[in-house]
Amino acid sequence: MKLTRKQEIIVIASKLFKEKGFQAVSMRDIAKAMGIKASSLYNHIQGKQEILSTLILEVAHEFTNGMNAVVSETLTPIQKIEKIIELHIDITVNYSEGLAALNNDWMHLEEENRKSYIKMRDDYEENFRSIIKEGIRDKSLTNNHPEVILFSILSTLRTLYLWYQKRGKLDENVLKKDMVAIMLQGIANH
Amino acid sequence: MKLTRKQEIIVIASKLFKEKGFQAVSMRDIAKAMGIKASSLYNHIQGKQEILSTLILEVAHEFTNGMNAVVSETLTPIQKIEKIIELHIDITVNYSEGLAALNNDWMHLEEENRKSYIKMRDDYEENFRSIIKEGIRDKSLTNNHPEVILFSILSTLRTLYLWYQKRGKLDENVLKKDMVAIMLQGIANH
DNA sequence: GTCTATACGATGATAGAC
DNA sequence: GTCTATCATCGTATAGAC
Repeated sequence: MKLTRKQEIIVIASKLFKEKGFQAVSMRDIAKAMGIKASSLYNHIQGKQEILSTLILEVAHEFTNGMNAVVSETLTPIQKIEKIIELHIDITVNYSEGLAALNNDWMHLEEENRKSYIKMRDDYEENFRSIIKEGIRDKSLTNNHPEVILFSILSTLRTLYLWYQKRGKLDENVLKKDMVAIMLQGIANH
Repeated sequence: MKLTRKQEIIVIASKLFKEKGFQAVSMRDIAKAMGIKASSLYNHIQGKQEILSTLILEVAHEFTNGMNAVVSETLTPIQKIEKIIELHIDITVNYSEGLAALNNDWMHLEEENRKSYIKMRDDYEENFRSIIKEGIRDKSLTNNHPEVILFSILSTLRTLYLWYQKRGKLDENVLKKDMVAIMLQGIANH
């Protein structure tokens, strides 16, 4: 699994982006972290934008593909939601830095890439919304406002990356089990 | 309620920060949005840092004061959690832009202010954590990992500002009711 | 693949006129 | 309170030597 020089740059840059944000990291910062000069970076990448778009679009495609897989399966709404929670946890574990860029720096993508990111995000949310509405209709989900349900789950899943590293000792499977339980059953004892 | 020139600057800057992030907004951008030149800003504020720290520390103090009030009351853990949810919704409604800066740009605070922000955030989380542990002990809360409970609730509450504006038609009280219900009882029908 | 040198626009901030 | 003029620095990026 040897990384190309280009991949190395993207890995290192993504860690800096996660810490300080895309705009606060200069090409000189990235170069310094790699032990080379800024001008040398341009032998491997076209520019700073390419790093950002590569990072974000890779993760966005993971979400899109994962959601498409969930939608095409024959499952109850609750089973679909469990699959989506798993999808987010998997992506958090495997693409933590890309996820940070996607969440915080998507607005710094250039026109074309920003448009396709927004399209993917909107489609993703629309699929999720449909699953929730289906669950409310067949009474497997509570009759709360669908948008509030969607937002509550999605906001937790989307910011998991902020928190997963810190308490990294926690086993991935314990996390899955607890998160599914909390979102579906809540935190109050009945 | 006439704003001082300084307050005007902070209000306008905070909107730009929310859209693009602190680092992506220049003093010239802020000045242009106010219809003056960048140099004129310095008659009212010391610099860009002052805008950021004013914004963030104001909101941080709101959280600290609100949490202190909750902790000092004699309430069950569940009642305390309900109060905290209300606190976040109130702050979201009244300090949407400051909240965005606090969430996304706290790392761009200078040394001293960053330290006091982090201290306030850590204290806040520690208070919340204690309430959750108390609830697990007295069996009013489910026996899930306290950190997972803390994170799940907090991540939803912290990113509410992203979502509240978009679907702004939603009444504040409906939102409170639904969010309390979803977090406490979950989204699955029992 | 990396370097040095350099272009050149944008940035935060200040001095001093009005 | 706002302006013009200016500064030093840093930003992304390119050209060409090694």
